[in-house]
Amino acid sequence: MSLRYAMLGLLADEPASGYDLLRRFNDSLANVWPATQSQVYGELAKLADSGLTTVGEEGPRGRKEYAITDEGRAELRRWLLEVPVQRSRRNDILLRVFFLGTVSPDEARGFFERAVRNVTAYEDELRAVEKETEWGDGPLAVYGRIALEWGLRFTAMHREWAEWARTIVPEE
Amino acid sequence: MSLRYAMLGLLADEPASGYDLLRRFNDSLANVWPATQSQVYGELAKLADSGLTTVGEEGPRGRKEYAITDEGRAELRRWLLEVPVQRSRRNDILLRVFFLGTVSPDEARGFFERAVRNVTAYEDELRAVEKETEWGDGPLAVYGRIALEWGLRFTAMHREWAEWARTIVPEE
DNA sequence: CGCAACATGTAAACGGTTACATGATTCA
DNA sequence: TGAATCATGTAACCGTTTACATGTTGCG
Repeated sequence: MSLRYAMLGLLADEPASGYDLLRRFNDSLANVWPATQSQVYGELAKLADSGLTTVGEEGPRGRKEYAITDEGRAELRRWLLEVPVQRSRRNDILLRVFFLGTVSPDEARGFFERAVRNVTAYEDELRAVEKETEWGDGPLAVYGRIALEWGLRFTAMHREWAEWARTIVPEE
Repeated sequence: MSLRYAMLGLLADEPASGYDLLRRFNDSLANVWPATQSQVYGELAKLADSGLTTVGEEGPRGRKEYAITDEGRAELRRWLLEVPVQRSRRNDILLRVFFLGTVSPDEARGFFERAVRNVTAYEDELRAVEKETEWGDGPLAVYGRIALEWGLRFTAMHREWAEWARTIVPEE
C-alpha cells in the first residue's frame, strides 16, 4: 500500500511519466522502497482513476505525464502524518539465528562472520552513496541525509552485534 | 520462501501438528517471522509432499503429527549455512522521511517525536519478553538471547536516531 | 543504418492476509 | 449442556516479482 504514496511523494516534487518515476525508484528510492516497472505502470493507472493524479496529453513515444492533484497532496499528507508507520515484522537473519542450535559451534561462528562481511559490504555501499550524491540544499538534502544516517547507524549496530554474537557462541 | 524453513526449524526440535506450530509462531517466532493458520496448514501439506516431513497417523480430532525427515534436516542445514541471507529492502519510516519536505518543520519534528514514542513502546515489549521468558539452558537459550539482543540494540539505535533527527529539522 | 534509450503495457505465479467453514473434545 | 480449546481446511484478495510483448525516437 505504500507504493502509491511513494509515487505521490515523487509526483509532489514535479510531474513525471512512468518511465521517469521508474528511474527515481532505481536511483534515490532503491534502498527504501524498490519498485518494478510492472508495478509503477499499474499503480499509475489506479492513481489517475481515483483522482489523486491527472494525466497530461500523450507526448512523443506515447509518453504520458502525470501530475499530482490537490486531492493527491492531501492524501500524501494524511499518510505522512496520520497513518501509523508499520514496522517490518520479518527478519531473515534472526529467524536463522533461532535455529543455529542445529549446527556446530564452529559453523555458528562462521554464520556470524559471514554476517559481518555482508553488513560491511552494505556499509561501503552506503558510504559510496554518501560521497556520490549531489546533496544540493533543498529539503531533500536534509531529509535524504537523515535517511542515510539511519542506514549508517543501522549497519554499525548490526556489525557490532554480529561481532559480539560470534564471541558468545558456546564451545560445544 | 522462509516460512518452510521456519517450520522445518521448529520440527527439527520435536514433531508437531499444525496447531502446535501455530502456537509457536505466535509465541517465540512472532517477532521474527509471523505466520497465519492458513499459511501453516498449506505449507505443511507441501512439506510432506516434497518428502521433507512425514505425517503420522491421525490422532483425536483429526490431529496430524508431522516429523522432519533426514532430507528435511539436510535442507534446513543447507538454508542456514549456504543460502544467502536477504536483507529486507522496504522501510516504511524512511520512505516517509524522504517526503517530509512536503510538511512544515513543526509537523516534521512531530513525526520524529512519534517515532520515538513508538520505538520506546516496542523497546518495553522486548524488555517484557526478556523478563518473562523461561531461558532454560538449551541452545535456544543462547540463540534466543542473541536474537533478543539484536532487538534491544536495534530499538536503542532507532530511538537515538529519531531523537537526533528531531533536533536537526531546519527552522523553515 | 543500427543501437541505445525512451516508453508503455499485460499475464502468470508467488507469498501473504483475511474471512469463511466445519467439526471434535474437554471440563466446569 | 454449553463454552473454551483443539484441530483442520478452503476461497478470495492483494501486493510483488518475473517474464513476455511491442513500438518510437534520437544519435553516432
